[in-house]
Amino acid sequence: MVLSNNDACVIARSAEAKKLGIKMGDPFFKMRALFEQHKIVTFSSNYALYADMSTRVMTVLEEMSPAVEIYSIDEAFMNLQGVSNCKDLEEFGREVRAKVLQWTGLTVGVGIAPTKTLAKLANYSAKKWTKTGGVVDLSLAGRQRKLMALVEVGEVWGVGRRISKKLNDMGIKTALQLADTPTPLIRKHFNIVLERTVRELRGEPCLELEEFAPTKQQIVCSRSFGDRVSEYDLMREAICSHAVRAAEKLRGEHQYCRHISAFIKTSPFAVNEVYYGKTAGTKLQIPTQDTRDIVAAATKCLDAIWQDGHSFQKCGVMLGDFYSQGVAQLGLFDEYQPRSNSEQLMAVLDGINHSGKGRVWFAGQGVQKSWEMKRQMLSPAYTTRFSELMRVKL
DNA sequence: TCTGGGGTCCTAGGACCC
DNA sequence: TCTGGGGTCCTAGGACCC
Repeated sequence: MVLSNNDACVIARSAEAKKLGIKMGDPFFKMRALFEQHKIVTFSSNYALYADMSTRVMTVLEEMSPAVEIYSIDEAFMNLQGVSNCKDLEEFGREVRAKVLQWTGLTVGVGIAPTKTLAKLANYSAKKWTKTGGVVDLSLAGRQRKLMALVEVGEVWGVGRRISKKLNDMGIKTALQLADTPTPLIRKHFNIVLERTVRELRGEPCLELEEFAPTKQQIVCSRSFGDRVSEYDLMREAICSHAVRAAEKLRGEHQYCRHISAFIKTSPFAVNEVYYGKTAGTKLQIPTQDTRDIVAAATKCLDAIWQDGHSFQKCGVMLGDFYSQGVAQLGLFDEYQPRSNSEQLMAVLDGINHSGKGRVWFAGQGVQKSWEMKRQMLSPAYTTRFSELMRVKL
């Protein structure tokens, strides 16, 4: 099993763990006994490893199809237009699976269909029914309907807990029933998003393949603390560190931001204390990508919401209102002194930090970082750190 | 003792513009 | 006595995704 950050919740389970009734999102501490009893092996999240393996898998997919949309760290959509002229699609699916397995050692499921929503459904069934061999082709309408009749409506992509409940109350229990619901009725009780889902289930494409990731609208850096934080100085270090990371991400996107906010919160689960959670935001005169501006704004926001006497569980920094250049229309009477060499300084900073030879940081980030998250069962960075390469004995 | 992190889209309502 | 028509932008809240 794999745990979320801070070794807090279950986020990935093997088939054996699922059989024991362990659910996605279950808090780890509540189940220690069960874990020990069944000798379940657990790992802290290791995103450096997952991201690297993800890139390898995506590279294989990109080699096999002219257009690939990387949808998440472990999912992608491939455009198979034209492939069906050359070969059977199910056979193609098996080739994808075999090549990914051979080149990365990872097992993937393949779902094939005329729309993204149906392809997700095909993928779901490829995973659920092992006798499919991990590949399901839903090109034919007859097969689509046969499968949809077996699938609960809540399994459909875009149908979450709330909508699922509302649909059930209306008597719509299966994916097929949803597909057969007239769109005006859907529009009356829901919105355009669900209407698209319904149309997609009928085989009418409403969602395009997004080959190139659109530019971000928001950047969030936040973490729960390993131990609760009640001192201002520690909180300031954490806010400062998140601000620094957020600024790095912003420059990675080649963007400038005007809106910066910070939030702090106590645990929503603590029973014997009053919940305290607040956000403060600020808008700069000129868009920036300079860590110094972002740190200054974030700490100013923190000062506006800080309160002594709480045991804080989490904090974060958010960036928004992006521009592709660091310019904006000033007011006629605004006085503004631009920083000189800001871009160059940030480029040097990022250059050093990406070089692998060392890091420079801002004093405000602190040194001890006693507030950092827990990762007590971390797997080695097998593929991204020489000292942790896997050793094989011959 | 202990409950993740990072995103998107849509809608409604209010403020404001000409 | 009577008070239009057509827009934009912003924000908050609700839903969803992995």
